[in-house]
Amino acid sequence: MNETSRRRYDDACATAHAMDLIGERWALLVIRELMFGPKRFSDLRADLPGISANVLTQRLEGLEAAGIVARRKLPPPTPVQLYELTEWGAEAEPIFQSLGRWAARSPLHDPTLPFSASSLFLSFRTMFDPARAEGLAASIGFRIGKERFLVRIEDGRLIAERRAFEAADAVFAGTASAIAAVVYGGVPMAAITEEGALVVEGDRALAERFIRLFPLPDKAEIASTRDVVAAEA
Amino acid sequence: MNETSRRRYDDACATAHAMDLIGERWALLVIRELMFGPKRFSDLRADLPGISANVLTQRLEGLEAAGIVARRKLPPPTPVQLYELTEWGAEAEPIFQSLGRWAARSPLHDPTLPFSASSLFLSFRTMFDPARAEGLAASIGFRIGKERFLVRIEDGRLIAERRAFEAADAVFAGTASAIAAVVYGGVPMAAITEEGALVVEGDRALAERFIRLFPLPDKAEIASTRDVVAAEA
DNA sequence: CGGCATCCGGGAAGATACTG
DNA sequence: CAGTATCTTCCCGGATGCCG
Repeated sequence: MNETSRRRYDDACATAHAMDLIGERWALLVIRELMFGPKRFSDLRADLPGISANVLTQRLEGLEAAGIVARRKLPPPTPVQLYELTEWGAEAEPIFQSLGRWAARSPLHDPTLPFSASSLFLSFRTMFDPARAEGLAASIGFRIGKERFLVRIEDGRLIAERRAFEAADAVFAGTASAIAAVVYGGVPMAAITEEGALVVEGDRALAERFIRLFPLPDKAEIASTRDVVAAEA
Repeated sequence: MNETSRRRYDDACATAHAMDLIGERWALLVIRELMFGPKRFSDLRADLPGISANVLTQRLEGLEAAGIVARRKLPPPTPVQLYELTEWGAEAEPIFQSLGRWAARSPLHDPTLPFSASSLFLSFRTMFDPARAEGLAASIGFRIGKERFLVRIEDGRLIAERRAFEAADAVFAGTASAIAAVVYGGVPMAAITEEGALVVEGDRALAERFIRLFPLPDKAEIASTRDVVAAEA
């Protein structure tokens, strides 16, 4: 597994080089999971269902060698190993915006699959429509498992951070999938809260407005469904 | 081979879905080569050095099944098979912009590798700096192998198309790599033209100005030390 | 428990040869 | 020209186990 034997595009195009850097399987999703701050190995494993420890180790090594991820060890009281994005690694966010905006139009996209917290808040940044937030100033808290996120909306801008919060105008508590279901799936909030999969605290009218701030683009048309079926054979 | 057996991320995140669609090896570069219009199978092979015929076949099938690429057969006089992007496929261009802008900062990026014509003109769209084109109106022709491209600059905008042209204020003739060397490599135009790898016709002063319209971002630092506060739970 | 090495099976990618 | 067919190589995914 030496460096020279690795499969690469011999192409000066920066896009091809980007695929050399982050085109391997899971690499981009590892970066996604680090977009809101450092995590440890086991957090990454838990947030990326399906990745094997083996592959995660390889991806972290590769991303570190490329200068995208850095590893940091906390001082001896709790010698925890953390992985975090470098400054340049964090600048990859526009890649998620463009990929997400484009793929949201895919006819094959299945939004009922599991959703990670990082995906959810990245998608908020991507799909936020300032026009729908006209005149709105609010802070919305989120409790997703053990993680806490705070979304602030001010001056037609949205700031989403992973951080603890004391007070918020409204709070959502539940899985990322449940929140995605009401924001993107068109599922009425009452239907989810009655199931107990989602709890909404505080200003419920604000929560209702919040979940409508993220319109999805229309699906792309499929020229012919025959081609899709035929290619699966 | 049914659809369920294919390696996919079971993730509702649109970015993960994007990687399901275009994350396989070569897929994004196939799309890149189609960004300026239809091509045939052998054109794609020639413009993607290193891809094998069977992989190209698989990628085209997959991209067609996903609704990104369409195949079209010209009428019987010359029954040529063409591949082209669908409308939605063409909307992938912002992905190239964000990937290219980001990867151009990579310390590992090697711009001396071969460059395809499509890469070059996509990079022009990506790196064009309107401020440097202040008050400039010009059309620049390109002869790269058998291909012809025309770049027009008007009102601080750049339009790059693959098309024949009759008259242009200046014309570059040579390989895409030679043009990239003067635009991005900082190689003096005279050095390349003397080698015969590049011929510049028409308004030479305009050509000299043109090649300075595409500034590259600074390289990212190999940051060994970063001050980051400890992560919360 | 966290992180990493090792082994194995399956499948995707790469190279070459061949065909309508 | 536009792909198949075949074979090899190597990556991915899962399991196990080592070591601090």
